[in-house]
Amino acid sequence: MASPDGSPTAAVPTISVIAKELGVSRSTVSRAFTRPDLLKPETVEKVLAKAQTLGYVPNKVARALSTGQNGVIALIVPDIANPFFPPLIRAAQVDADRQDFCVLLGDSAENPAQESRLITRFTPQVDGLVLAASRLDDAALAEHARRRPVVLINRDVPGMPRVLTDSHTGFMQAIAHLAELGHEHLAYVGGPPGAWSDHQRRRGIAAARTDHGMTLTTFQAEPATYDGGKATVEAILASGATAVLAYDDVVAHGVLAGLTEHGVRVPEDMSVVGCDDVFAATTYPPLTTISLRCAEAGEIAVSVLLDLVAGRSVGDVRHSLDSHLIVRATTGPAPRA
Amino acid sequence: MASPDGSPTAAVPTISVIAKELGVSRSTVSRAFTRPDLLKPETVEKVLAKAQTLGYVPNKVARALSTGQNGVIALIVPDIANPFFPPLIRAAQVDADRQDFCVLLGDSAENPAQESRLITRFTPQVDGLVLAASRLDDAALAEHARRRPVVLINRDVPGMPRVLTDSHTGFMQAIAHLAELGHEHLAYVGGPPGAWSDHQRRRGIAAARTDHGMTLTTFQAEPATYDGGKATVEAILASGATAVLAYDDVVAHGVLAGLTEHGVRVPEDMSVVGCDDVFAATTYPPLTTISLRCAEAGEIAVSVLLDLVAGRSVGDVRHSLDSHLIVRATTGPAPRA
DNA sequence: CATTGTCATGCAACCGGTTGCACATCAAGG
DNA sequence: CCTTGATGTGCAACCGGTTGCATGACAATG
Repeated sequence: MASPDGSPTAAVPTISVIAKELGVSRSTVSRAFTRPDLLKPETVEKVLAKAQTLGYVPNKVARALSTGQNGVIALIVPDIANPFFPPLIRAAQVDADRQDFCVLLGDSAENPAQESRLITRFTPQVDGLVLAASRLDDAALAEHARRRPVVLINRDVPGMPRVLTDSHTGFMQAIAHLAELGHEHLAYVGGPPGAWSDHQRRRGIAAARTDHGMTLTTFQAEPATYDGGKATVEAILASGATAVLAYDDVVAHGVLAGLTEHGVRVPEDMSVVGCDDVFAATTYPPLTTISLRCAEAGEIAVSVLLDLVAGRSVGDVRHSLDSHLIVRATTGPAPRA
Repeated sequence: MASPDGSPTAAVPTISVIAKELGVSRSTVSRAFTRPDLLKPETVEKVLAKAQTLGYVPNKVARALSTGQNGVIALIVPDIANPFFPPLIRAAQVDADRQDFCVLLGDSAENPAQESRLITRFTPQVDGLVLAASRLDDAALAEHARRRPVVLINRDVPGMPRVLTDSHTGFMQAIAHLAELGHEHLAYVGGPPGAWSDHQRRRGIAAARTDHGMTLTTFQAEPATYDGGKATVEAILASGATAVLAYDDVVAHGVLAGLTEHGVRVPEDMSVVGCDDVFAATTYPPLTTISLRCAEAGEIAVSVLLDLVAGRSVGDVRHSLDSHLIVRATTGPAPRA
């Protein structure tokens, strides 16, 4: 019974309780969970049934102490509230859960020092870590990876397992799409300077637009948010661009807002393409954007990590997830100049 | 030394090693870290020095097993990707971290069975739990709370500590705002049937609109998502309402999309009000919405929980966080009929 | 019928700490 | 000089599991 102040008084059941109730030894109960093949099937069933009714669940901490396996992994992201990450986090959690692992979540606030601190704090109590869009330098990453298996998301460090959401195909398609609509002058509104994803986008766009003989002007959303995107609009209009490629959907929405404030209609006067596809299903107007399989990235990263933890994996892992353009309502024919 | 494949192999020193090297008992070493006041100062110094040279660090897992203090709390939400939760999750994580606690994250997929499973699984390895928008019934919640301190968010169970983002004030303001604009017939597009937040909104709206002598028709977004919201539009138009109050911002965006598809202009022909204020800073068009202090809810829940864990808290905790209307671009004067 | 092997289970040690209690030492008080 | 109390350490049990080894029961084999 709970005491009036809500502090718990009921004990969490342990193997000892089950063992006593059933008149078997603790080892038997333990084995019912870890090595059921060693027991008579009916014994296993008996134990599991009892565990069920008592609400017993093996204590990972205790297990960790004797086996050295914690059954916990850490996931560290730069900003939980950035809409790119929640689907990734969810997928990671669900996938880990499926393999009986728990997820410790950390938010580094885009801050390398904070990220390093979290990793150090988590390391002793986890079997491995997934670092999404890490802001640490290669050396620091390698150092942390010496203590526990580490899988990177959207960070390409040779020799470390990594999963990349590759925007290249998507941007190629986007630029082809815009070329077809008659656009000749593009603008790219870039994101965080150091980020792998921004590098990758710049390179991809630069390469693709030359294929179509288009002009490209590059801007920087500072910071890479709604407001940052909005602030670039004046410069974009001055550049004469008729189509904007944004670092991500958040920046794209900022650009949309800025354009509207300036009386520029989308898509009649200006086309806008986002990246990530994180808002499509939840906001209006439907944004033409590049879909980046971010949930899948989380899932794969966890799979790779758990393979590593179990000693199953081999070789240099570099998963590249391709992307594709999704045309919705924010792109249209280039305006007649 | 790390083995060639990068897996960590270095042996970690333990109290036993230090004890043997120093010719003292393990208890003495332990006490040098936990209760140095019980030891002769020079003994403490000797132990710490040895620990230093050996690179010893107390094993948290082992400590957790004997003390029952894990330094970990669990946070379970119905859907990590629902934009209401990420700010809450982040705030919770940051606040926990500040007090040296880690956060285990769980996603119940809006499923009571899954939620119960996660709680049971987490319970042995955490010091307490925060359950956001729990889908469990009161009895099940009470049962779980018997094992570990539990703090609820947006679930009002007397006797259990709870933090509520109260939409009442916000909806009062919204309805007053709409009344002032000349609206006489409202529509409410409701959310998940069992949810506390939906109940609360229905009651608040029903009360407020009678104060202004307005008509109210209620609809149900099934499911409570963008698509669900969009699907209600036809019925809303048939009802003759000139203003829509939505369960949350996601549903509101769905309604916006549906209205546009039907050629209904916002706000000229129809006003729309969201709830949660999770998109305002990241999407366009700026939605008139009700701001619920969701990040604060996460922060407060963690504070209360950690107070409880430390035995600091007393009494019946019921934190109600008020809300307010933020007028942006989706509400306007009622159209002349 | 004795022997051997297999199977299911129990015993007890162990993982790395914490902690109640007992014990030894020593100085102060009677 | 004996008692008392304080002080500093050690012993051993405990947290909740896991696991190598031993044991007992029983069936198959010679």
